[in-house]
Parts: sequence; C-alpha cells; structure tokens
Amino acid sequence: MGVAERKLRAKEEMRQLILETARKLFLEKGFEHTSLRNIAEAIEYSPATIYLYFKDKNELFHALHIEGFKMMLEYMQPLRAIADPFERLVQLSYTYIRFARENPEFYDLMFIMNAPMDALDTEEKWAMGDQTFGFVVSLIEECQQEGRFQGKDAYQLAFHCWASVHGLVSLEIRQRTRVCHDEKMRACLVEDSLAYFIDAMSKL
Amino acid sequence: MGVAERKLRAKEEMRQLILETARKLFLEKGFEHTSLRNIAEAIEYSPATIYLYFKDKNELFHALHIEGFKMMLEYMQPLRAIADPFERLVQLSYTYIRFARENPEFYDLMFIMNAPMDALDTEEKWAMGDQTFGFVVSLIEECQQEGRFQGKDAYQLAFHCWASVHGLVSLEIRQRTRVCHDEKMRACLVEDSLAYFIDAMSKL
DNA sequence: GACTTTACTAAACACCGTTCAGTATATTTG
DNA sequence: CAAATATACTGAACGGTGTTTAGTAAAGTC
Repeated sequence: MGVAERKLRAKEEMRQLILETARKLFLEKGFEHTSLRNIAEAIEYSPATIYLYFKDKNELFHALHIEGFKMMLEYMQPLRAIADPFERLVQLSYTYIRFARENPEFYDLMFIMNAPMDALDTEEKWAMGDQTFGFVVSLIEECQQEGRFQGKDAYQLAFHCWASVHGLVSLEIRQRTRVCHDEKMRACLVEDSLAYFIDAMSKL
Repeated sequence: MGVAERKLRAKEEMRQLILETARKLFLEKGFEHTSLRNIAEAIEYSPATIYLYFKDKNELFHALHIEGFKMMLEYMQPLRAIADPFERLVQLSYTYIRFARENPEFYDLMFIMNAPMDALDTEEKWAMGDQTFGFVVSLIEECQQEGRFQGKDAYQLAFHCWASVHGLVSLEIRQRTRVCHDEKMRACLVEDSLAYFIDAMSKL
C-alpha cells in the first residue's frame, strides 16, 4: 500500500516548499521584515497551514539555522585540501568572513540574533554549532601536534579565534565600520585587522 | 512672562519622564518585549502622547542609544588617572567588558541591534560613537608617541582593538559561549581570550 | 467674553504570531 | 457501494504591535 508513502512524501515536499519560500523571503527582505503571512501568501496557502508543518515561527527559524550551518560546512570543505594545519586555520578565517559577507542574513541568524535561541534548549539544538566549533578545535589540536600553541587549551584557543573573527564580521554586518569616515580605509578595515590577528596567532 | 518658560520646562520634563520610563522598562524586560503601549501605561498617558515628544519608536531608541554612550564615557573617566597609555588601553578593555556585562541591554542597543541605525543617517547621529571611538584612537596615538605600534595606522589599530573586544562581549551576550560545555572553563573563556589579545598587542 | 493655541486621547488602520472551530476531500471500514 | 473516519486545509478570531487622525477640553491671548 503506497498511499502512506505518497502522503509522507507530499508532507515532506510541503515542508520543503515552506522552508524554501521562507529562506527566499528572508534573504530578500531580511528576517525582521518577513512574516508568516508573507510566506503563506507566497506559497498560496493560509497562514494557519504553516502551523501544520512547523510548531511556530521559532521552529522555522531553527530549521534555517541548521541550513545555515550545513551551508557553512560546505564552504569549509575545500580547506581539507590544505596540508599545513596552520595555513588551514588562516584560510578558515578568510572563508568564515567570505561566508558572512556572501550570506549576511544567515550569519545574522546563526551568530547575532537571539530569536532562535529561545527555542528548546536541549539535545540536537546545539549539534550543528558544536560540530562547526569542533572543526576549529581539532584544527587547533592538529597545529599543536606540529609544535604550535604549546601549553594552550585547544577549546580556549578555538574560542579566541572565533571571537576575533566574529568581532570583525559582526561589526561590519551591523554597519559599525562607518565610525571610520575614510571610505578607502574602510574598505580594508576588516582585512587589515584580520592580518593583525593572524600575525598574532603565528607568533603565539 | 514666565509662561513660555514654564511650558518649555514642562515639555522637557515630560520628555525625560518618557525616556526614564522607557529605559527602566527596557532594562527590566529587554528591548524586544517593551512596547510603546507598555511605556504609555507606565506613565499613565495615551500611546499617542509619546508621538508628541518622539517622532517614532526609533527616535526613542536613538535617545537611549546616546544615553548609553554617555554612560560608557562615564565608565571610562577613571582611566584618565592612569599615566602609562598602554596600561590605559589594557584597562580600557577591561572597563569595556565590565560595561557590557553590567549593562547588556544598553550594549545590545549600542553595538548589536540594528533598529536604531535605521533612523536618520546624518550629523549628530554618529557623534557619540565617533567621540568614543576617537577616545581609543587618541589613546593609540599616545602609545605611538611612546614608541609602540610604529608604522601602524591609529584608526586601523583602534578598530582592531574594538573588534577584538566586541567579538568576545557579543558572543557572551548572545550566549554563544555555551559551545563550551565545561562550565568551569566557560567562566573564564572571555578573560583568557582577552589575555591573548592583550599579549598580542604588547608584542605588536 | 470670544478666539486661538496647546496638550492630550479614543478610535481606528494595518500589520503581527497564533489558535480553533469548521469544512471539504480522501481514505478506510463494514 | 455507503457510512464512518481521518486528513489537509482555512476563515475568522484573539490579543498584541507601531502609527495616524479627528476631535476635545483646558489654557493662554486679545
């Protein structure tokens, strides 16, 4: 009896349709300015229908949150080809910044907004974030096996890296780089600051 | 004829009453969960009345934005007593973090949220931010006069300092330090990372 | 005392997320 | 096949939001 299977497939397709439409609208107009009613209108269903596939708006956010992490992990894949772990760490920083610049709405959702953090706090909630962070930790540990960062805690150092790059990216995304009035300098503010960070790491 | 003066004073008092109530509610319940109707109810006036004193909600936010900067500048005053400019820079970092931790809602409003940035983009809008940033720039320049940071651009370096500390603080405020599961380590995650930054600066 | 300005508000507008009773269709059962 | 049931969906409402506007009552002016 393939009826149940077909229905299950249809249900999954609908979930995907909602998710894709939500992503599209979010990326077009930003999270703040996208409502469930907008999404419902775009897929030509009633707003109430969305609640048959997602518990509430936060769950929709959370689903996109996970999508964002998957996307970021894909960005990181090419780094595997780099043999030297420290060079990989350097390129990781560049890739992180590139991801944030090419997907500012996702970056916002993943690392700046607090809306999706309100949701259930347990289990798989943090799984994706952990995986990404673990990626950095193991990278640091690889560096340590080659003699770098001796006597330092890998977790602590991973957090330091993350915070350093996040600081740059989040100020740029929130347009705080405008404190620098010189347009020419503003263009390389983030890059130059990143260079300072990398230099410091190389000397650590 | 003191009538006009009295009226002007009353008007200013009303503005202050709204502002104080807004601040109080914001700090109690957070920005997200404070509405103009809440504020109106607290001061026992109609919501429409607020619009006689502030153009819209953003202007109210903006007024508090400025308040936040004034507050932050006050935090920075004791630093004047420190003779050594580099030591002053170090203490500035600590004070910045303390300000953020003691006033997370203000920090959010000032450096993370994008709501008040939507407002008018001109003139005095950035005045307070500029003043604060200028404070850091001139501090860097003082360090340079003592031989530190030779050949580096003071603006660039000031931004680097800001971004480094902001990265730490904003991750903490948005609860992203939870990627570190060890509670004991989490407690000193920010401090230890700050130590790395300061060490790097001292070697620059 | 009549006229004008000022300070304020009730009510509405157009949104928002969310819930629920109700309906039409599809499926299963007797 | 008909009746019963389960599924998928929606219209309309609830209580909330920021904001606008027409109107009112008091204060100030002449």
